[in-house]
Amino acid sequence: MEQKRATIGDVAKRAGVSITTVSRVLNKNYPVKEATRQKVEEAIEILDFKPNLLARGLIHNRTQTIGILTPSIENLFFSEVVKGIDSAIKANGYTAFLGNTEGDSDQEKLMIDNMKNRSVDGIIAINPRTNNIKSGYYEALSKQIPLIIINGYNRGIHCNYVLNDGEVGALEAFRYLYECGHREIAFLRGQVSYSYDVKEDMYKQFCKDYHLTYRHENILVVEDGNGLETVEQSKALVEQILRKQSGLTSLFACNDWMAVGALNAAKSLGITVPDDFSIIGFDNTIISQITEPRLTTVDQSMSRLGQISGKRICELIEGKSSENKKIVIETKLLKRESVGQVNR
Amino acid sequence: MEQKRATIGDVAKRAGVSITTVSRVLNKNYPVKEATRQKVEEAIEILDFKPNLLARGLIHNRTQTIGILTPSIENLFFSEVVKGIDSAIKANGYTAFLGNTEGDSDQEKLMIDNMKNRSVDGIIAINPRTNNIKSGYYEALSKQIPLIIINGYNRGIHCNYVLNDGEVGALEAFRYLYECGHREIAFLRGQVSYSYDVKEDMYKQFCKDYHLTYRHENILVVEDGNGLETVEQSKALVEQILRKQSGLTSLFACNDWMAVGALNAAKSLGITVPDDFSIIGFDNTIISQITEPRLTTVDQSMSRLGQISGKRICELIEGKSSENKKIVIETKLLKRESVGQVNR
DNA sequence: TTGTAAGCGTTATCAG
DNA sequence: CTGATAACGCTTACAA
Repeated sequence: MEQKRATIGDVAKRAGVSITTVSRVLNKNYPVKEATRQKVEEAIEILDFKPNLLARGLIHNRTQTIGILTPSIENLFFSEVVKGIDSAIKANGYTAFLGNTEGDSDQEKLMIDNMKNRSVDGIIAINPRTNNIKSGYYEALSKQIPLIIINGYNRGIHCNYVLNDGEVGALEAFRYLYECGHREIAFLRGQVSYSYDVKEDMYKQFCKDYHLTYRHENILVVEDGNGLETVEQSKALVEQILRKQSGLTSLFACNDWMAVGALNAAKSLGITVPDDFSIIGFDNTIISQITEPRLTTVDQSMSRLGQISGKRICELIEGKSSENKKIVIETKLLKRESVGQVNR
Repeated sequence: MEQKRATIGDVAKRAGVSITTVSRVLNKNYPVKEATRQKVEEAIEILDFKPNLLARGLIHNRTQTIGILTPSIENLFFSEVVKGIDSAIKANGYTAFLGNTEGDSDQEKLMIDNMKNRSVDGIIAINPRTNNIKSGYYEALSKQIPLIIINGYNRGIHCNYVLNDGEVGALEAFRYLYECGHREIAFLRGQVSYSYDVKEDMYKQFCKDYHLTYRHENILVVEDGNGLETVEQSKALVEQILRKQSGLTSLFACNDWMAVGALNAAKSLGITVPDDFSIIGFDNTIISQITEPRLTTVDQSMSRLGQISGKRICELIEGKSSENKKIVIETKLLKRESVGQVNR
């Protein structure tokens, strides 16, 4: 195998010039006589020469490479974000290294080390573990290498953040339920993530502001919020509460998977959505559009989230921007069919 | 920013030994006196030294890196495969480069060039364009670098293939419909992909073997089989045919998205699935489990597909295997609720 | 306009 | 057991 690639030296020999000259026609950074350029380009063509990016990277300490960390790529939410990042950085000539962390904070650090050792030019961490943010790990990291945190945030920790306005999005959702007459709203979340915390805070706030009694038993927590099991787990939890809590008229889910689980729970109990029970999701992943009834949900425009992050990391790398920024992207409530008026 | 990383030279200086010695304790490939090892390790610790993988790669021409090409990462099918690959190669110490090709055959080549320039040790192409296979492009590539093609195949083209037994899977599905009494079966596919072709061939074969009249108008082709629009397009096509073709009792879809589109079409026309119309999908992506009714579909165990490919590419790289192989993974028909008996 | 030589951070070869 | 030194493929002063 491996009939080895031509090097710049081979080209130089073939064209009868020095290595330097070849480098110059390659990079177009110094004048070269038209005739020699022709010769060199010919040789490049014939030998099918392509510069070795490793060697270049070694010199410049720039690899045109960006590391992306995700808790689980097989989750629609994350993969759409990754897609957005990829398209944005590709436009700037970068290629992505991918790392699945399984939502484990140690793996997260390990993968980051790995990326640093590979001399990536920047790192984007999607939904990183909050403890790594709080501990200052990311803040320290961001002093070594351009870094962006997507959907994670901690006040007082200085980093570059790009996130959805989960607070506003959630609040809008709660208000909408309220307007539809709902007064008993369950809250369904995953165990650990900044984004869940934010929404739960808003939920409490909302209860207070709207003079609703906050009931601890209305907070439902699924173990894993991103894996494929989320739907099943959510279904089980919601079935359970629907059986005993007869006063409940609606539910807010922190993501669409959970909402689907809730939907299925209602179905299996013969409860009609939205007539007897209302459900609101979050994320506007494609599944929210294909359920029956289609889910009312909050659009996060994941791919835009990714694109903005991708663009921003390139700016950071190229030094076009230096201070830390917190970019908040607006969400939008999409009213579809899973929420209805309370009938009294 | 960029307070620069310690190099092996810094470690050597600090430990008072030569660079060579440091390299030796790093790689444990030559004996080093216990005392010196201690000194060196101490220095490594203090300086937080991590070897530069670029430099290593330059020497060994091995980067512990694998390039993955996918038509679109935000598609559940592909992202599950990627996940499988990632977990398998990670176990062998490799990291993944990711490239989205948008299903475009030129982009595919471009991305592959990019990966080669980055000295990846191997390449895995998921659902690559058939024309690139047929043209011999991939066969030539596989002589230069370890390569695996997932879900693509061309008889006479020598490459390493890993694929699902779409033929058997599809046949099993057709037979099942037949057993349930269906005699008028529509076939829904995407425009261009090896996997669609295989299934359509089986469909024709099936019609012949079971003495069903093959009707050209029963072949439905959506433009894009993998994008987010697939569901909508499928819905439109199926609505159309259901309106005019009253004899139709069932439909086979080449993937679950298309099946969902079909499901929605039936719903919008007030046709009950499976009582009045049966639908069968393919892939067993998570959505097939959350539709109502749940989709009868063919399980491809995507993540296993990825894992096997990941393992195999590592073998190829490490020279444990050399000849080309075609690994075929069995599929399994999952009977759920979207297919029913024909009522006469 | 072109070439020589040093250097990026490692590992491998060859002496000691 | 240890240390110079060349080499990997490329870029970039510095010279010519």
